[in-house]
Amino acid sequence: NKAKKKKASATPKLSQPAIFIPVDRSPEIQEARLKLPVLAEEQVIMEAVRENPCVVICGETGSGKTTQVPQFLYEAGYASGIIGITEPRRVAAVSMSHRVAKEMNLSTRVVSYQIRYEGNVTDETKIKFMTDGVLLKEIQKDFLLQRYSVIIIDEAHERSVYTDILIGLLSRIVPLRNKKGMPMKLLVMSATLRVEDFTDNQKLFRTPPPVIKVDARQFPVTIHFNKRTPLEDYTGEAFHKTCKIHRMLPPGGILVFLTGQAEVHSLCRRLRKAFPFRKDEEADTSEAMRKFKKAKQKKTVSLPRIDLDNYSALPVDEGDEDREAGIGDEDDEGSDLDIGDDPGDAEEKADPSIPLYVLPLYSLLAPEQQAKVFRPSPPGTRLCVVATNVAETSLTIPGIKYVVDCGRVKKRFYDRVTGVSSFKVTWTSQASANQRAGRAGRTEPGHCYRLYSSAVFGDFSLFSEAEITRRPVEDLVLQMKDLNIDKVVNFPFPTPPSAEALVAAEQLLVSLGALKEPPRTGRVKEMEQARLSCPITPLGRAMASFPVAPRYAKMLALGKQQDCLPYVISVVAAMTVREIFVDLDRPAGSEDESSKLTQRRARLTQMRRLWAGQGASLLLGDLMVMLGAVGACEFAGCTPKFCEENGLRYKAMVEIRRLRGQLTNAVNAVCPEVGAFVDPKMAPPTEHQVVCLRQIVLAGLGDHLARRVQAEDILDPKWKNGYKTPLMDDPVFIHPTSALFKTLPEFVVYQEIMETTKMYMRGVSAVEAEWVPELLPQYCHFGPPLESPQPWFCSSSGTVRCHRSSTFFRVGWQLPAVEMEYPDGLERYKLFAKFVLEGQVCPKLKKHSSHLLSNPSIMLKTWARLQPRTEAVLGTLVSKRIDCRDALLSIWKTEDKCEELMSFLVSNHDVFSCIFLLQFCCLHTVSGSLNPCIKM
DNA sequence: CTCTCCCT
Repeated sequence: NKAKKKKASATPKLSQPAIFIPVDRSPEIQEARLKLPVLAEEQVIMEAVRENPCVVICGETGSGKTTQVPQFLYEAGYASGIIGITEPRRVAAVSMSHRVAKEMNLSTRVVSYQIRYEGNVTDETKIKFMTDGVLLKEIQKDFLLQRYSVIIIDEAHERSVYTDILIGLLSRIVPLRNKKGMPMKLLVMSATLRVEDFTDNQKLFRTPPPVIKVDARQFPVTIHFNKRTPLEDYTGEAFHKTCKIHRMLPPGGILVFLTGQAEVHSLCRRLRKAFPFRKDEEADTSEAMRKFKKAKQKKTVSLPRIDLDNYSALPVDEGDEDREAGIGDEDDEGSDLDIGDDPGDAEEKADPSIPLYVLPLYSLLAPEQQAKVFRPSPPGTRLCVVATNVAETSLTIPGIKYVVDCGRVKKRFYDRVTGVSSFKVTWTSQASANQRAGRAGRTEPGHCYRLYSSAVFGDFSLFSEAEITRRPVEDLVLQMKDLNIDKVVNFPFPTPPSAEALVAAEQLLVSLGALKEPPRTGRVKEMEQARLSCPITPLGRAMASFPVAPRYAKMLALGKQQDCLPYVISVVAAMTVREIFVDLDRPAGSEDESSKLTQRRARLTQMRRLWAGQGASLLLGDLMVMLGAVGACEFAGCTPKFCEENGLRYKAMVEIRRLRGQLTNAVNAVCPEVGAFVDPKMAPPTEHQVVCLRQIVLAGLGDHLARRVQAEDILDPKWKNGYKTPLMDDPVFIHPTSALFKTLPEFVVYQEIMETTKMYMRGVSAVEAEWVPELLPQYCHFGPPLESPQPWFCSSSGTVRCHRSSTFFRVGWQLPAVEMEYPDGLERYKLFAKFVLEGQVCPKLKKHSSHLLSNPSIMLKTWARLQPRTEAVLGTLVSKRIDCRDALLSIWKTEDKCEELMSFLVSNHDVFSCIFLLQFCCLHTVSGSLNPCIKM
C-alpha cells in the first residue's frame, strides 16, 4: 500500500539500518491518515529523532501529530521499550489510546492508557498514553524511566505544571540514559510556535533541540473585529451578535465564549427567550422531539441562505465582509441591514419562527448535560453553545461554523504574601483567541466574531503565562525533594516560579515537618542558601507518597491515631475534590424552574444542617458536612439519584470514592499495620473521634488559623463578625453557607480564603485555643516557665516539665499556658538535681532524703550561693548532660566506674553520697543489672 | 448573609 511504498523509496542513513515494524491498517484508516499534514513530515521527523536526543514538533490541532507521531516511532523500531505519551487531561489520554489502537489494528493490550484511577496497561504494552501527573509519579519509582524508550510530551504549549516539571526532569534523564548506554528519545509537541522557553533555555538543553513545524489541516476562519470594544457589557454584546448571526447567516452551529457559569446561564436564558424553541427547557429530548414535531407540522422554518464562505478566500479588510453580510458593527452608520441596534427592540421580543437550540457548557455541568452538545440539534433548529474555556481545549463541539469571542477569561489569582485566592476576569491572550477562532473551522470554513477591536487584540499578550508562575508550589517542591532534588532553585524549569513562591513553599514544608529545619546560625548568605535547600525528612517521604496537597498529606500521616484514619481519608478526599455541592444559586428561567430550584435549595440547606450535626460534631464545621455527605452518599450506594435528591454533584462524589480508595492504598503502603480499608457503611465518628479529627485538621492547617475579633475590640464596624489572620490586616469572614456561620467560634482553621464581595474563609473548622501551642509549637512563641504551677518531675517520661505561656506568631495572640518539657538550660539541671535528691527520679532513694545535710530545694539557689557539695552535684550533672532520667540511666550504664561521680560523692561524706555509692554497689555487685534499682 | 476558569 501507499504508506509502505513511500517508506521503501526513502533512503535511510547508512549508519543506521532501517527497521520497519509492519502495521496492518485497514484501507479506510490508511486513506484517512494520508490526508493528515503530519504524514508529509514523517521522514523529516524521524530523521531528526534519529540524530537528536530531543526534538520539538510544532503543529496546531488538526495536524494529526498526537495520533501519528507515536505510530511513526513504533514503525521505525523505537518500541524496544515503551513509547510513552503524556497528555494534560484524562479524557485525552483515554480517547487517544483507543483511537491509535484502532488505527494500528492492535489490541488495547499493546496500545494502552494509564490515568489517575485506572488503566489497561499490560506486559505487552508498547504505546502508552497517560496523564502527565502519572509519569511524574513513575519517575519517583524509577528515576531513569528504564521501561521507556521514548517519551512524548504532548500539548506542551499549555504549560501545565506537570508538563513543565517533566520537561525539566527529562532534560537530565535523557543524557543520563544515553551515557549509560540505554538510549532514550524525548519529543516535545506544541500547538504553537512559542517554544523558546524550551529551545533557547541553556539551563534546559545545552544544544537547542531542532524544531519541526507541521501544517494543520484546518478550514479557513475569517476573523471579524468589532470597531468598538464594550468594556462593561460584553455579555450584552455577545447577545446582540449571536442574535444577528442567527437571523442573518446561513446554517451552522454558533459557539459563544464567555467567562463563567453565571454569565453562561444568563445568556442562555436571554437567547432562549428571544428564539423560543420549546417551553420546557428541562424536558428530556424525547419529549422535546414530540413537541417539536407538533410545532413543525404547523409551520416550516426557514433560515437565510447567504453563502459567506465565498468571501473567506479574499484578503479581508476589517469590516468589509461584515458590510456585505450585513452583520458587522464596524460599518458606517446605516449600512447595517434591517436590524436595529437598540437592545430593547426586536431582539428582545420572542421570535419562535427561527428556533435556536441553546445549550450551556462549562466544566462543572453534569456530564449528561455536557453530552447534549455532541448530539445533533433537533431538526430545523440551529445549535448555539454558550461555553466557558472548556470549549477552548478540553471539549470539541462538532458542526461549529461561527464563534463569538468576548475576548476575556476568568482566571484564578493568588496573593503571594497572604495566599488569598480570587477570580478575576482579564483579557485573554492572542494564542487563546486564535485557538477559540479555530473552533469555527473544524468541519467547514467558518467565521469568528471578536467583540473587541483589532487594536485591543494587538495589545493582548502573545501567550498566556505558564501555570507554574501563577500558583503556590509547595506540592511540586515536595515532589522534587522526594526525587532528592534539594536545591529546587537550581532546577531547570522552562519558566521558573518566583523566588518568593519557592521560599514560601519551603517554609510551609519545614513547618509541616516534611523538610529538615535549616540552621539558624551561621553566615547570612549560607543561611539563605540553606533555607532553599532543606533536605526531606522521613515524614516528608511518607507525605510525598500521598497524592494530595502537603497540608492534607500531613493529616493523612497523623490519621492512624484513635481509629480516625477512615474519617481523615474521607475528609481529605472531599477537600481535594472541588465543588461537591451543586450550584443552585442561579436565577431561574421559568416559574416552574424557580420553584424547583427553591425546593432543591431548601433540601440542600436542610441536609447540610443534618450532616453538620450538633454539639461536638458541629465544631468540625464544614469538614463535618463533607464527611456527613460522603458517609450518607456511600451508605446509599453513591447513586446518581441520591446525589440529585440531596444537592450533591454526582461526578464529585464518584471522584471522592475513587480518591478514598487510592488514599487508603497509599496509607497502607506506608504503614501496613494500620490495615485501612474503605467501608461503604462507615459509621459516623464518635464525639471523641470528632475531637481527634479537629486536632488532626489543625495540625495540617496550622498556617490557616484565624481568630475572631472580640466585640469589645471592634473599633471599625467593618470588623463585625470578622476574623483576624496572622498575614492580613483586613478581616476575613465565615461564609454564610458555612456550618459555623452562626456559631462564630473563637478560633477556626480554614481550607482557603477566597475574595469575592468580601474575604471569605472556605472549609471552616473550629479549634480549641489550648490545642494551638500543643499541636503547633512551630508557630508559637513561649514565655519563661511559670512559677505557678511549679515545675514538676514527670515520672512517666522521666523529664522535668512545666507550664509556659504562649503567643501565636506574628500576631501575638495570647494562648493558654501549656504544659511542656522544661526548656533546655541550667535551670533544668537544677530542678532535675532537686528531684533526684527528693527521690522522685528513683523512688528507692526517697527514704534517704530526710537524712540529707541540706534540703533538696537548695539546688534551686543561684550558682553563687550553692555550697561546694551541692555545686559539685550540679557541676557533674551539667558536665555529663544529665537533665532527665534517661540521661542518668545511660551514664550509669556506660560509665563503668563513674569515677568522677564516685570520687566527689565519697569526698563529701554526705548521706546522699552514700546513697549513690550504695546504688553503685548494688548495681555492680548484687544484681548486675540496672533495672531493679530504678524500676518505678 | 452569598455568587468560582481549567487541570493533576
